[in-house]
Amino acid sequence: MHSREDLEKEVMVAARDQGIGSVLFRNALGRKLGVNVTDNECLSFLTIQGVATPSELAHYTGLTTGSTTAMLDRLEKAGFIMRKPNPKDRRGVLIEVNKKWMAAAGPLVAGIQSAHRELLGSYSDKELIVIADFLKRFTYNVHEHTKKIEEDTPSTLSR
Amino acid sequence: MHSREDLEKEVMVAARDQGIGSVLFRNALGRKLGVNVTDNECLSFLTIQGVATPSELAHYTGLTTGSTTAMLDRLEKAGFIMRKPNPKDRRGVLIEVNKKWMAAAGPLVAGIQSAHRELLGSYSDKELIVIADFLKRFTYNVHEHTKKIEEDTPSTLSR
DNA sequence: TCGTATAATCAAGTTACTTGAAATTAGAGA
DNA sequence: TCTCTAATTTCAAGTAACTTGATTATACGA
Repeated sequence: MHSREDLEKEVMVAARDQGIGSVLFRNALGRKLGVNVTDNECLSFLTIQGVATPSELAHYTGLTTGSTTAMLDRLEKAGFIMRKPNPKDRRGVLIEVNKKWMAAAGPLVAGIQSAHRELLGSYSDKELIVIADFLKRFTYNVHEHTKKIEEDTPSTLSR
Repeated sequence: MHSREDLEKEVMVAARDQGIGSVLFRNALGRKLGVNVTDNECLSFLTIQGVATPSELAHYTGLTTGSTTAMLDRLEKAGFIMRKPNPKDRRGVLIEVNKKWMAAAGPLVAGIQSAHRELLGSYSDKELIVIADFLKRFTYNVHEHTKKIEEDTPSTLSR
């Protein structure tokens, strides 16, 4: 019923839809919790990573370091994050998410997390290995080509 | 070597890393092409979807419809998108990406696309079916819980 | 220890965003 | 058909967030 070509396309489309869905989910979460898109992306990154430096957050959010300072001021004032001294570099700080954010976001992500766990439970070990392998290699491609874009000389696109 | 628990966790981590990687890739692309984060997310969505209404773009980007109008004005002025009348609804318009954007972004995404195609080529039909199935069911979860968050009564989180 | 690079912050100016209202059309019900 | 309400987009005024360039402090290589 499915040609090889269709099958490959199906995976590509499914991967893209997944990306779109994730953005929509995070936006819904941010709206619900009353944080703007940028702050929400930052908090979502921190929730996954645990801690990060302002530089890393600037890179992830696509902001300049100046805007990142302002964003962290906002989030700190709101009680969602904490600045801690970086023991490895006295110039910098480490950012941590506070319990206030976890307590607010936790209940909203609990449902999807358990749904994902249930989904994973429906696969055999062998299948999970294939899935993990695919995701890792896919992500590797993304990283490699991100580096390539960042390294290449600036584009000449005129606006 | 791997417990079942480890295996499931590995997939979850891989899925999250993939999401983070995608954001970083899109940001790199936007920086390179000189468009801000919001405009870039919008263009990336349009590139995938082909066409969309301003309302859909507002929802995807997390903007109000007012900001979306301003964003579309920017992108139209820059020559990246086009407003077309919506034949199905004379109140609204349809947004399309112009060749100018495709020509600018195309070369930067060509590499990753062929890398992804090569990656898919390394899997058997059976494996691709598992991967596609996983991605679809994962995305289904995301959609369902996005709806749930949007439907629930507003949060009482005070800032 | 000198010079350069990196991390974060700050202040001034600019850009993008929100809010609330207006214009236009859709769609449902009398 | 004719209202009435809802939906889609736009607009103008005010606010919030972002960029740029400079500053402070520390790291790190020569």
